[in-house]
Amino acid sequence: MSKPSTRPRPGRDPDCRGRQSPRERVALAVSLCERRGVQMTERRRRVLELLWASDKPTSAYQLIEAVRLRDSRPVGPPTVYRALRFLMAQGFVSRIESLNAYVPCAHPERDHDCLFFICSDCRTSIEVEDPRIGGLLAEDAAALGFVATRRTVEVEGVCARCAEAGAA
Amino acid sequence: MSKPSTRPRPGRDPDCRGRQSPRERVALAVSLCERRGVQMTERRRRVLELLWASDKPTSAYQLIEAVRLRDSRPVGPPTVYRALRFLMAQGFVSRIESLNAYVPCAHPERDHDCLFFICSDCRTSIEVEDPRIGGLLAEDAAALGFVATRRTVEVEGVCARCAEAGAA
DNA sequence: AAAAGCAACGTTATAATGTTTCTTTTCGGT
DNA sequence: ACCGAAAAGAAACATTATAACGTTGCTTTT
Repeated sequence: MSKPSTRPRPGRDPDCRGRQSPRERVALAVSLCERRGVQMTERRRRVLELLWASDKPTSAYQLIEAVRLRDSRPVGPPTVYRALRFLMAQGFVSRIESLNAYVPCAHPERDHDCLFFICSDCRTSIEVEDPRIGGLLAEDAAALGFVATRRTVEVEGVCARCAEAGAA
Repeated sequence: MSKPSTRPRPGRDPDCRGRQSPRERVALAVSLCERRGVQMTERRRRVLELLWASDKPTSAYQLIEAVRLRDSRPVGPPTVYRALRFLMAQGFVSRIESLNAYVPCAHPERDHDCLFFICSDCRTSIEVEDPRIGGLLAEDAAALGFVATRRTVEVEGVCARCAEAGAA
């Protein structure tokens, strides 16, 4: 119910990157699981670690391969898909629909409501919080009598870095 | 006929449905193609017709099957995917990423910028125009130096009709 | 301890979605 | 009629996701 920030924060959330290492991110997720009384199992933790280790959205099959490499043991698609579903339910991971890929979520402790900017060139994604968007969507939903459960907001384009590199 | 409405129009656009029949929709697309100097071929037109004939988002493979039934002739996936790509490029069709499905677009003559409300229950989708969302996304993109090319805004939930039916 | 219950995990197969490659056809312009 | 470009056809392949079923390990009950 808490609301850490009320004003819009367009732009890459400064809290989202750099402040915490992947290790700390995973540790936070583990402690949230304890508090919530759900199990952060070895498999689930491994998938989350691998997502944080990647700097780009990662497909389920890339994760399957990564787990296999890391643990020297084959894991089937259902194992990874189940882990992803759990991690999404807990708010630790988001799915990027337009890429069929997954990203770790930077602030699982807040009831998050992210949008993603996805670079067609370098394939990185930038997670942004802008509560104003959620507000408008809620307003439109209300006008329709529509009860919203999940939002997908994704913007495809070229990131600043790639635009600069391309122009040069 | 450039700008019928400038204010936000949350809610099902009254111009979007009912006012024109599927046949008229297709005819409009055909005339737009002529004006634009691109080819509305038989295959492409058939796919667009079938999309308008459906009241729900339709998957590529459902379209493959529908074309086969309609024309008593097998058509391969590439044919339908190519037609869909063309129709999307012309603004006649939108893809719903979270469903891997396609819907005909109600106003291809405007530079459209739609959002979709998708009912998990009856699987219908409602297309809405709300320019304010595009404005916020543009603002956030600008703050990032991000050059946006395509937006995906989808809200999953339960539509008014299904909510009512469920409550009863 | 034996047995039942339960959640997570493993394994195999397969469904669903999308693309590549290459060939053939169609169609507009000359 | 002929040529070149655009579109369409066909087969195989690649990717993404789930169904169906069984197993493991832990806990609770008896």
